[in-house]
Amino acid sequence: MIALTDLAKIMKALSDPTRLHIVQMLSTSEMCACDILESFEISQPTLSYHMKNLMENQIVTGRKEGTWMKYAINPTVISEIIKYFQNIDTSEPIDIGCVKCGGLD
Amino acid sequence: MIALTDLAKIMKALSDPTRLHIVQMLSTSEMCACDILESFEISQPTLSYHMKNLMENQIVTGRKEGTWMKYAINPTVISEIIKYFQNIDTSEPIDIGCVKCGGLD
DNA sequence: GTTAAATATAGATGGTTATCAATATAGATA
DNA sequence: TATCTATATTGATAACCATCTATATTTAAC
Repeated sequence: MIALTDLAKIMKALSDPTRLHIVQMLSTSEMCACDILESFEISQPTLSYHMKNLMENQIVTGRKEGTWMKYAINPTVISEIIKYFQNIDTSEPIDIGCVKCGGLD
Repeated sequence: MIALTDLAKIMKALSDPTRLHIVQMLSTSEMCACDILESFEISQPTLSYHMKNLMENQIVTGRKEGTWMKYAINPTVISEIIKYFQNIDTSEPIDIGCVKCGGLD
């Protein structure tokens, strides 16, 4: 199971609307930076900053092809996210009680 | 399907390690603020700030019971998160091409 | 080797966030 | 009513983040 601190970093990476949108775009195909850039109203350095962030958090992979940078989703991380939340979703409630205010009631 | 901007806000709420930990704790049972507080090295106002954030983003629900505040997970949001990432995970790659740099490879 | 194109890095900046101490509010009980 | 307990709000602050412009790097083509 992925560590909580790692997942928090991944969540932070995905908390920016631009980055989340990029991930969604990459879910259907590998894309080069120049094509991604055209979908947004941001500068080239800003996109580069976002892609670096996504790569540092293992959310996307990048490979150089000539002068182009081709980005793709890392499906492993997406699976880890799904697994983590499935685990939360299926956790059976346990009445662990409360020192001061009693159990679940 | 949940809107991208809404999901980004939820991701942001879950990007803080403390809040993510709280969500994990709540996955097994409803808890009062005082009990949650004991698990962390943060002040009471800071916890209150985090719980407000989680509630505003529909990630947890809160109900007052006397002076205590009892928090619980909102399973609907967790399901939405899972659904969103499952959709990304299962997206079939399509060669949409690239104006400047050609197809997928 | 110069030039052009794609991407990355550096530096600056306004906005946001997590945190705390201090205080306020609300509810229970003596 | 006075007081204690649990939680919320306020105000301040240091750290972080997304963005830009300007510049550097890398690669291909001429």
